[in-house]
Amino acid sequence: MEILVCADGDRVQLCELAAELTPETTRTCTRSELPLVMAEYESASPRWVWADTAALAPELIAAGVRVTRCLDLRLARTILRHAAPDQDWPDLGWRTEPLATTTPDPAVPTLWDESATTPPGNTVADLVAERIRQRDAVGACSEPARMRLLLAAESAGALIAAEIEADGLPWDRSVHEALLTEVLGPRPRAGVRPARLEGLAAQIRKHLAAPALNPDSPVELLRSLRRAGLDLTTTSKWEIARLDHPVVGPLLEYKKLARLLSANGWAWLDSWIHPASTPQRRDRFRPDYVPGGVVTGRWATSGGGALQLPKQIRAAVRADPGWRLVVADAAQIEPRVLAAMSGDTALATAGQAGDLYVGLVEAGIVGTRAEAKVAMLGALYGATTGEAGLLMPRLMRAYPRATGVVEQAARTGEHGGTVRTWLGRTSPPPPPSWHERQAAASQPEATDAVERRARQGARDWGRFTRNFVVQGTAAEWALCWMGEIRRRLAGYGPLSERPHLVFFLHDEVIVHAPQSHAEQVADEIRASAAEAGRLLFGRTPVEFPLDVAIVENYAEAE
DNA sequence: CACCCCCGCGCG
DNA sequence: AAAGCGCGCGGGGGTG
Repeated sequence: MEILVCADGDRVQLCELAAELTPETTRTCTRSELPLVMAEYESASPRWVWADTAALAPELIAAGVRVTRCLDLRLARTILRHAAPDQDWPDLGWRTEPLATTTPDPAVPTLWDESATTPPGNTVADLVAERIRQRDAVGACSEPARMRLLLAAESAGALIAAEIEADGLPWDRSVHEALLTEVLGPRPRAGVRPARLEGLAAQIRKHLAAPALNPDSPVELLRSLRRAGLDLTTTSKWEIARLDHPVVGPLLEYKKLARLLSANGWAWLDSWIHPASTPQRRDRFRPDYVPGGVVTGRWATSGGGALQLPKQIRAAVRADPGWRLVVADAAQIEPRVLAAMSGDTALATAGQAGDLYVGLVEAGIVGTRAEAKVAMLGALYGATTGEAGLLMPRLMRAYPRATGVVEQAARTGEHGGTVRTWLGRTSPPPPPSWHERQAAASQPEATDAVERRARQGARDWGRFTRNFVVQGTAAEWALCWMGEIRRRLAGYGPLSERPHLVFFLHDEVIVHAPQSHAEQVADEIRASAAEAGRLLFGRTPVEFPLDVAIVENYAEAE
């Protein structure tokens, strides 16, 4: 059963859809009544169909309602529009941009007020029409069943993102603050450098004989470094690390600490760490995930930087007392996904050693694990030079099917074509400027420089499409993995004692679980990985092993 | 002051 | 200048 939810201001309409998507009974309630009304229906596990999970789920979750499944028409539309660009997709006025980082002040009028108060595509009839349009678009896909799985997984992801934001990642503020004070010195007044940074800045100025230098300014820093006789073109740390000069040590240290201060310092703590709801719990970091925010299907974030949480501060991620963090990451997910989608049994076999890179060494393809990794990443990213470029031919000889898939994707992209992930997410076409550049190169009067730029542009786009098929399919696997984890954990009793997802990082999850359930949860996560493989690829020799750690704080999981 | 781009670096 | 993909974020520095 599907139930459409159409929210317009304070009025909500619920409409059951029959098998052929014909609207049947419609029920109206207020927004505040919605969670209770939905809870009534939820025992029958309907599929809730709505325009935008992110707009509706937070208030449902706050009211204690966690639905089993939904279809997010906005996310589905984005995928289907690219899959079926020739179909008619009338403008519904739906946001395609990520949510704003901060809640806008309603007193301040904005350009979007008009569209925000009267969304044009948000009547029951609009939603029903869109649901039918999407069903037809799915039917026209070359692999409708895969597309249906993708839309279900994407929608489950939207629910998970909303739940993670509501539940939050348990955070120990005092651990974080102690770490900041230890390496930076005591918290200074706003706008003042912490003592340790100021000390390093003084050393840098002395070594470079530049008394007024602001080391935060790359322009000033580069000028001072060059004036000191150092041959540099940028101030990046890998270039500085090569120099032989007394300034190197303090400068690299300064950069590291300045980064910590600006990205995850006291200001970040103040704006992103929310106080505990009860004394028995820790504080919470509430990441603002944006499902489908990356073209490949990966999640993005909007504020908070959850996808860049540095290893340096992971000790501050601490389970509540009596609870544990079950940290799981998928080992070499991209090559494994490539093995599965290409049907490369030789690569699948290499992955059965546990560590796929070790498997490559044991198969005699390369000499060391490090070489295996460089070669494989080179194949996935399109390396042409350096060590990866040299190792590539061996990989292509050993795994022609797997490498053939990414090579073919690259050729398609170089010619301006689009490629698809395993479940059917389509890459964006190159922009008009790309075509203009190609066209310019085919003119008879085209100069060498014009031709070179066109060739460069073609190769660049080829590397993008090459990586798209693998990164995108890995993202699909991860969505299915998480969806399955969520489904299994839903049976673990009342919300307050239930293990729940608290973090996601492309190929890694953290589940916050009562200590007594941690081992069992680890098993559920492993079983979910295997299930994700089956959901996507059916029977496949490819294994999807995980590294799982049950820890008190995230840093222990390394 | 708001806005935008670049740089550099964090993550996978 | 990270050889080779995808991102977000903060600070500097320029522009209107």
